[in-house]
Amino acid sequence: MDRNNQRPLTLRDVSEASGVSEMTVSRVLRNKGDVSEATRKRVQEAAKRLGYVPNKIAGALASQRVNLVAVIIPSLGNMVFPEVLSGISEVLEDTELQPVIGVTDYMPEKEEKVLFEMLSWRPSGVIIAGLEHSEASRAMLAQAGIPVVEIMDVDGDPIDACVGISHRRAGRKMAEEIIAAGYKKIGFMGTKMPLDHRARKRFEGFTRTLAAAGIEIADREFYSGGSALAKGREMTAKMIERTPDLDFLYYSNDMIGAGGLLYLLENGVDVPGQIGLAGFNGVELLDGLPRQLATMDACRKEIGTKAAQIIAARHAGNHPPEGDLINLAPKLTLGDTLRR
Amino acid sequence: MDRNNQRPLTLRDVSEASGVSEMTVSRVLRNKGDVSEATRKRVQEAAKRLGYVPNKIAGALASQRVNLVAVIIPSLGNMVFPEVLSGISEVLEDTELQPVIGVTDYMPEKEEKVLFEMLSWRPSGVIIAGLEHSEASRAMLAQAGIPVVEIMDVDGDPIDACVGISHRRAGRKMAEEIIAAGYKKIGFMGTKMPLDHRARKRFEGFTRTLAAAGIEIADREFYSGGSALAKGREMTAKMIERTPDLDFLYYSNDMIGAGGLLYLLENGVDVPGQIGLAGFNGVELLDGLPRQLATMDACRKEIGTKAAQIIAARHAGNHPPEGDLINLAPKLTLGDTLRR
DNA sequence: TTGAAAGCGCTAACAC
DNA sequence: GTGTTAGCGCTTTCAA
Repeated sequence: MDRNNQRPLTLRDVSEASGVSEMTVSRVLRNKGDVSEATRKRVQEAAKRLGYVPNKIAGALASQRVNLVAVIIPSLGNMVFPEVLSGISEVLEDTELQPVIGVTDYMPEKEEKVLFEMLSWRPSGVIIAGLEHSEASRAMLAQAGIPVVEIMDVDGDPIDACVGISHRRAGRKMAEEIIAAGYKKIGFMGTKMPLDHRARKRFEGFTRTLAAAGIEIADREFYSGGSALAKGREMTAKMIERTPDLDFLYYSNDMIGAGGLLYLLENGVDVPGQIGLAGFNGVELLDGLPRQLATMDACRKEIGTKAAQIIAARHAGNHPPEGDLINLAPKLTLGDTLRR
Repeated sequence: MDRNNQRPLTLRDVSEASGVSEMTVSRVLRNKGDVSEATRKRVQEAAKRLGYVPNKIAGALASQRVNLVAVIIPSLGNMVFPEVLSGISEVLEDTELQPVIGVTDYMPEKEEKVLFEMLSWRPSGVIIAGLEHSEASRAMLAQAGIPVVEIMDVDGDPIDACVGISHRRAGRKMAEEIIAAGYKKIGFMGTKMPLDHRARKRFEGFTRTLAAAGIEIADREFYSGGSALAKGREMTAKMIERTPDLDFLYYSNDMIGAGGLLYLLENGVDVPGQIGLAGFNGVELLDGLPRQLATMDACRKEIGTKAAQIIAARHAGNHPPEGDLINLAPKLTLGDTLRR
């Protein structure tokens, strides 16, 4: 603690300080193999006194084992992903594995780059959002020789394992609910979708189901960037002015839905009598709104835990029939914004 | 791309496939040193065809350089930290450095553990939230021999560099504003604070300034966990029932402030005439609220960029007089909830 | 229970 | 411009 050393300490330093061979020091520090209580004490003391921090780089190279799990997600600002991450962390905390986060900003090229970087650290597994990846990314994942779990979505072709919900089905379910409630003039608001495959799939499931019932989306509006709450407000204002006879608004996420809800309530619109509303995600935030927005839970935490469990199981040698696919059922919450 | 290889490819494989020495292959792949255009082409082709992903573990061990920056923050669910991270990422993207995120959940023991783990990968620098760390953590940071930037807060004793705002001053400034506006019966709501030093410091700065003006906090309430928006609602309801003559509510973060605002507006309270409100953080979310909540910007993004710049500069060999301390000035936004 | 030797996959440093 | 040699700091393996 008092050495002004530039060079980080090595096993050798601890070995010399304790008068025990490097090998034995290594064994003590890893709790591996039998070491007498006496030497163990001496080594631990020396290590602590010197402030030795093992070099995982060297350890990983020598042992050919890296206890990292690459977790690749589109964004941290979305609230959805931190929840997935917390599910992952919770599970991995009980193992020797550690998550490492990479962010793609919804850009395939960046995903490819991040993936390459992470794979070059030879992680023990990969958890990656979505089923849509560049050819190169898919190839890397397939070649890596490690468990790969694609999460959030199940509508597509997994490389290996997969945990998520069907967003098409989610869109369909919500449409069915809306139709059953008797709404007819429906508007849609969401993100510009080329970026967001899951939002697109929900939209597809939604519109197709309406179409099958002879209903066509009466108006639509897309945004990108900015405060989602404010965008929800703006888009809603614009849309009900443009299409005043709408009786339902479906938002592709709860945040813009909340913005719309606040706007409508302020303007004295009867929700859900005059206009019904629904969002998507089931974010915690909704609990504090004046009305409970109808929404559909995306099973974020569960996706995280299940994905991590798959990685952990494979890592421990359990090879549950490779290619596990877990299709979770999103839970619908009617709240107070969808009349029954 | 078609080999069903268990063993990951090595430089040697690329070397053999291209008929070029490992050393030259390495040079090509790193763009280091002079290589003829012809061999460069051959090597790149071979590498791509095989799907070679370099092994950074080995590279780092050999070169003694790891281009990772450990970023240690309390939480990802807070919105504040993702913004700091995006500032960091933006700056590091133009360098060879890469951020790696560690989360402490506001727990000193976990911070210590995460720090130890990260340091064992021998990163090129550390960015860590807060100035309060365990003895062991401080020792590790001091010993590591790499640039360390403590962020968010400047009220304390930095180990090395430091970028943040003074939370005491932030609390003081808000108190001054409130006093100047003529409010007298002031309530405070916030997180349970043993965990959150910055919230505590704001509270201290706030109460001391009030005290100096002969005002004492009339009521207070603390929460932990749950939806902050909902908590803001609940606490506000409880507090104004308990202490009906309050004329100002200071919230330790914008989210609970937003909950309080929504509650008061719903209940027909005149804001800011009857009761004034203020939060802290300047989160984007506020833009979508019915009223603009008075708040103070925590300079989150700027903290991220400045911290990353310090690391990047040091990494590049520029040693700006060690121990740089950047004290940013939080910007006050009066909004519509603090009468003038 | 402990130690010595070999080598993980790469790169620095030096030949050629 | 290209190749050779010797490690980086550990762990694996085998011997004592």
